[in-house]
Amino acid sequence: MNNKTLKSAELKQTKKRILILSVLEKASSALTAEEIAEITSQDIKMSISTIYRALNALAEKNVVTKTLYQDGKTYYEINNHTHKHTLICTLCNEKVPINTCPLEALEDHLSQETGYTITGHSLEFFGVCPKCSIVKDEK
Amino acid sequence: MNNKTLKSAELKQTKKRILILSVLEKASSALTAEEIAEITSQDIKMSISTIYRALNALAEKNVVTKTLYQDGKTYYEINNHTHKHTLICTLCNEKVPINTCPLEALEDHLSQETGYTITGHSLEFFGVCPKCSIVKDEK
DNA sequence: TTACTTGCAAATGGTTTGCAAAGGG
DNA sequence: CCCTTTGCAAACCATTTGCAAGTAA
Repeated sequence: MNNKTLKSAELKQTKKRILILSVLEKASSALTAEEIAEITSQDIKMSISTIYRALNALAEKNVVTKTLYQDGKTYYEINNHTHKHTLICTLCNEKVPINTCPLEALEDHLSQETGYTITGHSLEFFGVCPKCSIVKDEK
Repeated sequence: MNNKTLKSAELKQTKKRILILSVLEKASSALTAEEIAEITSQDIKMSISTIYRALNALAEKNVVTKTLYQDGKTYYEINNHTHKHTLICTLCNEKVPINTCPLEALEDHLSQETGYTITGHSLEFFGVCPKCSIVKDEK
């Protein structure tokens, strides 16, 4: 599938790009370039700038999405063209995917009110996961 | 008012901090440290690191909020303890404040489903403002 | 063959920090 | 007077870029 993806994105198929894509496909949440580097290092040695360049190329072709989180890092994930957001534990950094997005109705409303053509949004939730919540109480 | 704010935040009142606060109070949307530097430079010369330190101190005391936007810059605004989000034109960078936030219901739901204590969220909308939309069509 | 891809090291840009001097309570 | 705040320059950290060498089509 990755070779098709790369071909249709008009990008050359290289071992490294194929591997990066397969890592993103297996991931259950968005990953940083650094995390991808760590995972891929078991299979192929590649420079971090190669990873950034591959991810940027893929993001430009809309194969992956690119989002800057509040931790200052950019996260990448396969663009399945469905709306997804994430809930992040501010203590242990665990990430839970969220499948509903209640913002389309608001976007319509906003569009009418401001005259803007709304092209997208970014949304992140923060909280404390049950495990960290227990650890915290014990202190 | 700013002297009271600083006093209750247990921060020393200095000309620079008072000026930064007054700029934030007059602002109609969130500002970056750089923007604050530009505005304040007409009144007082101060180093950019002073601005960052003042903003961080104020953010720690919850006098201002601190949010990293998708443009990679951190924006600061007076924390009025009401929920606010922003709609940003991806072409001219104009920012429109949004007063409704439909996420509380979703947060309750999420909390039940995941066991997380939800402490907050960050949300940004992107679009093209009416003016830029016209310019774009003319091309 | 020819343009695209990669590695490396250096550059970038926003933000933070160490240290010594200045200033508020 | 003591502790906080400030200026300056250097450090930081994630990400990008220039250039020369390697590789897919």
